[in-house]
Amino acid sequence: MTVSEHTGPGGAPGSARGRRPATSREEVARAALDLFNHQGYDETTVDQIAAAVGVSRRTFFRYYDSKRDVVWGEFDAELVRLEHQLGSAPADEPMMDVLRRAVVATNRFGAGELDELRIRMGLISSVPTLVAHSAIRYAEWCDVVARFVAGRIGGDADDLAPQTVARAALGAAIAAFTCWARYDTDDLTGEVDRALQLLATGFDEGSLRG
Amino acid sequence: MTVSEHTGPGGAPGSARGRRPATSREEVARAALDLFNHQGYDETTVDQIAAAVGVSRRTFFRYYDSKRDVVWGEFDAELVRLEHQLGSAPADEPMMDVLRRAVVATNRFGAGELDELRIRMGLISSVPTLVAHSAIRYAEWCDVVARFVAGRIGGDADDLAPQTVARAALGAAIAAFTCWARYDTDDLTGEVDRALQLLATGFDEGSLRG
DNA sequence: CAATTTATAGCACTCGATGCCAAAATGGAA
DNA sequence: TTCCATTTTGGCATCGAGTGCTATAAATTG
Repeated sequence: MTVSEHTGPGGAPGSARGRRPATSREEVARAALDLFNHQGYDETTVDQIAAAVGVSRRTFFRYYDSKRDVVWGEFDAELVRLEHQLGSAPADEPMMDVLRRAVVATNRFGAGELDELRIRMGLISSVPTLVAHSAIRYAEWCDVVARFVAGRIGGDADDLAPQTVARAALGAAIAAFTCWARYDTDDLTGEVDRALQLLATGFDEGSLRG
Repeated sequence: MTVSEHTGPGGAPGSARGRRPATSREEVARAALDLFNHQGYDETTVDQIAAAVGVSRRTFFRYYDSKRDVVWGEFDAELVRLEHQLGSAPADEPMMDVLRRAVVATNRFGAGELDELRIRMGLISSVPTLVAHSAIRYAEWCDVVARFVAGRIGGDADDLAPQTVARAALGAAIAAFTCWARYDTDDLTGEVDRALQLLATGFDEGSLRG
């Protein structure tokens, strides 16, 4: 009675040829986040993560390009969702409304995911190494928004106006996430919505005080 | 006829005791930027920079904490200027006007500095390692703005509103800088002013197209 | 059992960064 | 001049992240 079928830690029962993966991205992420959370990010070495999962150091780097990337999970997938949300909006809906709805929609998480998300965001917004690396990932997010804005107002995505809107929107979203991760408010989408609402008002002091 | 007086590459003729510094932050920065510009940032090792200035690798790290920091020059001084600009504005001037004026004012550079500044900004906005590190330095900038906003509208600098305004303003400023560094417009302050003007209008589509 | 495919382990190496200590260079005092 | 305090430098040893290369283990197919 052979196990077979390659349903190793990876899961996907697809092509079942060759040696089975010894672990999976998810398992590595769990072990790593656990270590980060208990003994700190900088104090955790890649060797420790690898050992915790039971693979070699070299194998860790086949699952994630860098130690930093572990914290970001499946961020790429979220970018795709954002791009789709922005692209499928009615053309007559105001640009900033579309943007706000899309950002809010892509940041709806189930109650089960929130705890881990808070750990991730806490790390991203507090550990210097990760704060730094966040700029790389957020730049991809910015590109998506800038292309959308350029499509709306005309011109190139690299022009001043689309870049300004995209980077400002990013700033608002990060502010919302950071505040949410730090305080105990459970309402992440609410924070995101508020931040982008403020942005769309041009930060008039009446709205800000309200 | 001894030289004495310690007017080594450092300049400051202050306390003239102990061994003279072999170089200065400015000299190191010049040599490093030159290498970065000609053979690329990642392709330049710290050993090469040190050798170009004629000091040991270990000494380089006494002038700059990291290879990345070289590109940022005297950024700390600019933060002080920004804080002062924001603090010394009349209390009845609208918040976003103060912010825009202050950011524009702290980014006025003489014609002689623009070439080097463009190299610096080009590197910061294009080399992944430096894009990443920029988040660290920009976070300090954000703190200054957030404290100013909190002072205006009340509440804590870590609250959602001040954080949102600060990070959005940062985004606008970065957009202006990046566009300026990439194109050949000589009008840096103009770009910054435009970006922050857009921000204050809430990105209404009329202004964006204009 | 052999061939093929896939994943892993391990080694060597580069590079940034840090801690530690000895040595060089300078001014001032005995 | 000689010795001392001070400051900076140089070199070494070390750590940790990340990469390229190669051999090997495990699995399916024929």
